[in-house]
Amino acid sequence: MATVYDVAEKAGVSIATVSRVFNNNTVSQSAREKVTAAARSLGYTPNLAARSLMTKRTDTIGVVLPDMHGEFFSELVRGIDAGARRLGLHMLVSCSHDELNEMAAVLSAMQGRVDGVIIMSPLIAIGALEPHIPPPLPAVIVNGSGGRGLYPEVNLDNRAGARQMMAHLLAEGHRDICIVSGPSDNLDAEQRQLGCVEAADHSDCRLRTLAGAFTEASGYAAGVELLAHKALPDAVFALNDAMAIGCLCALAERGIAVPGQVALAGFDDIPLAQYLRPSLTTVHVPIADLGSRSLQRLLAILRPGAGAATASDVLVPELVIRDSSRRACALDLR
Amino acid sequence: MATVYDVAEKAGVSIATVSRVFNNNTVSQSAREKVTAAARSLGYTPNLAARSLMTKRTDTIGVVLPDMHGEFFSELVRGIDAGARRLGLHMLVSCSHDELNEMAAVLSAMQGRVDGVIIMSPLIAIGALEPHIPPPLPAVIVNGSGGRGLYPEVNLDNRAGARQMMAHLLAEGHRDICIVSGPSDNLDAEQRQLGCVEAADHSDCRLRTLAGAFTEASGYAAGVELLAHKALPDAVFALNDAMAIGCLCALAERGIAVPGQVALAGFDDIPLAQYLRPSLTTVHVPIADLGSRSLQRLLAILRPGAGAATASDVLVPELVIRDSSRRACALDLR
DNA sequence: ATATCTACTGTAAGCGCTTACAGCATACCG
DNA sequence: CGGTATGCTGTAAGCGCTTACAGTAGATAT
Repeated sequence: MATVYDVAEKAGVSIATVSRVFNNNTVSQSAREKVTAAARSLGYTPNLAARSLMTKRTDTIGVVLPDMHGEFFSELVRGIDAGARRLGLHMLVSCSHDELNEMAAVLSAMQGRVDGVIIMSPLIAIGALEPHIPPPLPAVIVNGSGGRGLYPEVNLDNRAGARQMMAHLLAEGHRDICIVSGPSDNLDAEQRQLGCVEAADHSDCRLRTLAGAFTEASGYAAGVELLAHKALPDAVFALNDAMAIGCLCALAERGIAVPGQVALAGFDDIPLAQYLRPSLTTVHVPIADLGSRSLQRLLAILRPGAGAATASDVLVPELVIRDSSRRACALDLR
Repeated sequence: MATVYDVAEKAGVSIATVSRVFNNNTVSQSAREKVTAAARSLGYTPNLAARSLMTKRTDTIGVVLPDMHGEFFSELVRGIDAGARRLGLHMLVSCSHDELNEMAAVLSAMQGRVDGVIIMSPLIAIGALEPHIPPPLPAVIVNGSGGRGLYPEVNLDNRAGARQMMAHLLAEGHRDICIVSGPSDNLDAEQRQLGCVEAADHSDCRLRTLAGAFTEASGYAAGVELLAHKALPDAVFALNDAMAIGCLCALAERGIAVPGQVALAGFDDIPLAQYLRPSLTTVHVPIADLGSRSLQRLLAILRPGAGAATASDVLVPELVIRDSSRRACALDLR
């Protein structure tokens, strides 16, 4: 590989001039031309390790994710990537870490490779994680509440989303509602459930809970269990779309009409929610926004004064009403 | 940040000894203990930029992906990540590159940050891309055929998958089959279509084609168009699951029974394919395997002799027969 | 006793780059 | 015309690390 020395020699200038050309510093037009020509002919690319040894910057940000299937992960990364590329930043991604020790290991391995990290941790309470974030490493927590305020957070208001959905179901006249919960240690699931309970407490509604795990299979199982009971609820609110789909499948297999006999709702608004039969009422989560927002937040730390900090760190999801929750009479007319 | 000098001083040894401790070289037990103690108390972490300046390694691999929604992306990355972590490698990910110039830019920006790259390029013919891969950069192409053999490739046998599905549909007695194609410039789509045509040519089957774009919406549109025709086909084979779902939605809205009046099949076997009503017959694509296989392949270049090269670079997808394609009489009995 | 080997350790030379500093024109001021 | 600001360039130091090489000390062989 060619170095500054090679380019300098070929261009008939000093290495400082070569460096300046590649860092947009003040260089005469003629020198700039000679250097770029020499660099091109030698196939020169600056050695980034050497550069960051000097500059202490890597122009790379780390993204630490839990082990995640499905679209959530891709969307989030897309949201981050879009912003990162515009700013000339790279993205070091690590996933598969539901566990505190693994997370700590990943974080310390990222140390020195990245200028900052975005950490998503729906399973691990941030309070427990914070001590494992190497102190000099700027970090932003996304979608994981419960920190001690040491790091900026970007959160989704899961609770508000769940309350909205409950309000909708109640407005539709449902008074016996069954929620299919998420994994017990998942913070999103916890918040969503909390929102449900809050909404139910302020109403004359009966709320039951069936255990779920955010997977299609667990939603299916919940649906089966539901049918084993004597009385069907008026509505089923699965705390994510994957479970709603599994549940819908179980109900359909047993010939239960949705929303005719039971209304159904999900959470997340995955792209195909609208293509289910019946189309799925759900709560829209702006995942990519969550990603880009957290990047903005991180940037505010890395390059102070560069861009105005965003107004809010809490994204409020939006209720999306489709067929699966409509009253029986309102449907089936087409 | 502490350096080797600080640690060396505190431990009462030379910097060489400190370095050796962190590189698992031959050091006496007592020296090792002194160094680790000093390092811990100073919070020392080796500076990776300096290290790679010496070693010429970054212990990072690049992953260049097209802009992709949905699960495909996450699965692939998961497949790569799993292997990478085990080997202590990091993953620099870049997505959103449907365009040749962008791809070239990303590739050259990765130069020096990674030891090698895995490139996925279903849109851009590899032949066109190859000249843009910086020569010293080891690369593996995944799921993009048409290279000149300059780089190892890991491919999915889309054609065989499509042929299998056609054989199945023919065996079920369907003779008027409509395929919903993918984007015209997508290589996967092209291969799948080719497989269909091949299979049809060897049979007495009538094959029609409707244009699609690998999205739910385009599948829906195709379904609507289908219904505008006088005669429904016996079967619809959407070249990916997302379109199959959209199509199913359109058919269901118009009261067409699937598989009663029309059989339906997809391609990809996304996780929820089995939870649709009817469950979707499709072709299973081992996406994570595609990822881990390509990593193995890259490693065979980076660390010659470390692990045996894998036997094959072509993964054959597997037919998954579910309800959506069964003959009418075989269904609806539960 | 000297010679040879082994096991460890230290010295010092870079890896390729950025940048403070100084130098040297040229242009401008009074 | 001397003095000074201005614009560009070169020299050289050093970022934090790995590693070739040489050196030391003890163990074993002759």
